[in-house]
Amino acid sequence: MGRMPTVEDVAELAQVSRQTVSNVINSPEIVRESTRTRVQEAIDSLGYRPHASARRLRTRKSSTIGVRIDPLRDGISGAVLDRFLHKLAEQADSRDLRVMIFTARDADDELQHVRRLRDGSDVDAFVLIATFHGDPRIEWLTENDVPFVSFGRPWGAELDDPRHRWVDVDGRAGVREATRALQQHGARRVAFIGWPSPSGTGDERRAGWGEATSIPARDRARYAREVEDGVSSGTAAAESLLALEDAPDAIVCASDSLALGAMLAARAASVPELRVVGFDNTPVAAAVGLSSIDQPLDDVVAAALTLLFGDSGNNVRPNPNSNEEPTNRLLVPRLVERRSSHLMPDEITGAQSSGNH
Amino acid sequence: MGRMPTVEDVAELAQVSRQTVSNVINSPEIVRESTRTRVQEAIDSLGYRPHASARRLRTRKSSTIGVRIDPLRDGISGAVLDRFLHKLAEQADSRDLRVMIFTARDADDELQHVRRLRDGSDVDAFVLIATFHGDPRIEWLTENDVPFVSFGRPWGAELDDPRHRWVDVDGRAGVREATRALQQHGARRVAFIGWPSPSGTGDERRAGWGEATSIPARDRARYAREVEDGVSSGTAAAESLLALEDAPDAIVCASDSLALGAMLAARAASVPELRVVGFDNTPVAAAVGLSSIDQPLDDVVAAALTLLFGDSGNNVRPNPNSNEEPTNRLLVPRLVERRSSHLMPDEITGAQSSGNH
DNA sequence: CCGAATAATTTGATCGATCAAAATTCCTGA
DNA sequence: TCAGGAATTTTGATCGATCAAATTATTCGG
Repeated sequence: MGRMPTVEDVAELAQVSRQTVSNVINSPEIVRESTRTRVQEAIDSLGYRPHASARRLRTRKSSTIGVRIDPLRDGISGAVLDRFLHKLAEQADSRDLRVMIFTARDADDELQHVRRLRDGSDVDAFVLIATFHGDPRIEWLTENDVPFVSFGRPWGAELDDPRHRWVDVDGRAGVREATRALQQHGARRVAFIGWPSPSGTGDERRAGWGEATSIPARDRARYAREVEDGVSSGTAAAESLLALEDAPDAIVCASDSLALGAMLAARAASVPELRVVGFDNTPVAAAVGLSSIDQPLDDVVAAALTLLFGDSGNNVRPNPNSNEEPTNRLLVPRLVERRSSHLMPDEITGAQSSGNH
Repeated sequence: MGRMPTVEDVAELAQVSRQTVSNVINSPEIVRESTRTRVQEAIDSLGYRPHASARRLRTRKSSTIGVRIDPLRDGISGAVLDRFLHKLAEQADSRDLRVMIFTARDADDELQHVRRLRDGSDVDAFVLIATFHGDPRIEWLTENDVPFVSFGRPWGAELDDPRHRWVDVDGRAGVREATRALQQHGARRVAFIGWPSPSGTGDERRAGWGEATSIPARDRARYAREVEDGVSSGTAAAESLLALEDAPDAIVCASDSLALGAMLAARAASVPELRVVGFDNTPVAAAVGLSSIDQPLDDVVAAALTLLFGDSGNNVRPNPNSNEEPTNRLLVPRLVERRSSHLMPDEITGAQSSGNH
């Protein structure tokens, strides 16, 4: 494999100077049309491609974003982050941004990596996924002026701190909508299975249920369960709900894992008419016909990139941003209805099983 | 945030030349000890970090590997690639390699990206995941001398072509072991649910079952099903197997999705004693107590990196490699046993439910 | 048809590191 | 004590691009 052509080679072939070649690539509008096409032809004929590192060295920007992918991935729900990552790679590409991944054992380790990648000018900005209560990363990153955006609110901290750009999905609204939908479909007692408090995300989802369920406030505790995420804990929780005197006829869950568990419990207990709704709309949910609350990941990613880089391009916007625009976005999820949230008759009559929002 | 320190700054502080600083970092053994510590102290005190792009420009290597993450991720099994990706990032890090991800619509689009990333010296080598029959990427990459390693055999092509480095897991051996284990646990008729032929991976897995099942050859077709991957098709296939006159008492599946479907079918049909084994040992399998064949991803990744970069370091080994060492590795998976593959009595007597291989 | 203003192109310097080779220092043994 | 060779350190050039400023070409009004 011979040497790759450089600007110099292109310049020579097109009978112009290196800078003009560079201009054709970076600011075509300032080059005369006739020259531009000539240079472009030279570029094409040589198969020239700018050397990424040379460019990054000179421009002092890597046009690369870093993302930590963590090992945990408990249960099915990791799939959301997975989809997020995919969308991120996709949309980054259209802005000519690269995505670099790395792993870390914990938040501190993650910060080590962040520092290394940033100091080495390997990446310009970071995307944090899954923020949590008292997340040390957020403080460190803001203090150290590392550009970043998080998918997840700053739980427990100032929501509108302009130095922290974040995007999140309004789980409360999602669960509220799901609960109402179930009730409109005829459910009389909608229960909830979620995670132990305190859990920012989990508490919000439960709050959404509390706002919409028709169960009187004083009885709500009896109809809510707090368990670790997972299929088997979902099953256990659902069993205990089904054992209640006035058993619920529908359950909204904080995750598809829990919901899948609940479905299994319903089948095992021969209560197929129990309606279940999950959260995250994972592939598994689609596969088993589980209704689920879908996070608009396309929008989440688009918003995240916009907060970091503006409407287009790949220059990191200075932080704090101009006090005009908000530095965060809260997006609304939508319920995807499938068999699991409908009455059996629906299924029998062959009603469509998805998307009729 | 002030300007980052450079070799020059460190050199000045340590009273040496830039090159010595560079040597301390890249070839410490050639620097006198006293000088080395002095320089190291300067590095530490300034928090110096070599500028990645400058280094890449000079050394003409990016120390970066590219991986395509694809959008499909049908069913649960995407989780394997997910874990693979995670391990890859982890082990790459210990060799001081970076991992860059990108997406593509199809194989051709993927090659476009590959070309762009390679020509721009963005990445040195690629990792291909999920090879398939007549995979156009393999030919293109070898023809164009792009260093790569694939997780997956060159289905339908020369296995020992030294220009193609690959790692794969012997699914046939895995399914064979699982089938035998089921029979040792007392199963009399072990059936199989897999994917439609031709599917390299799927056909191998089915062959493993064929080699081990005690069902006579002439009856085997009746006890095997070929369906698209997915929970619901697993359920359907299992139902049809359970409807057989001499219904199987155990089923080995080509994926956890199918296996999960089979478990659901068993519960629905009130045949809880049906033993099921899946493939990939996904988190879902662990969650629902499904026995599954586990791919040794740590070893897969280690082997892949070794094939590309040798035992250590991050210099791409020239291809074809010296005719001494093999350019591929076939690894053996192992069965992780959980409740789903045991007789009910086991469960009742409280036997441990996992890992007692 | 000329000179000012504008457009287009080119030149020289630079980003931050490493390579290759030269220069210096340090040892060793006669 | 000193030559010769090894060990250590320094110097000059370079990787491939873009920035900033200088130069040349073009356009336009009077």
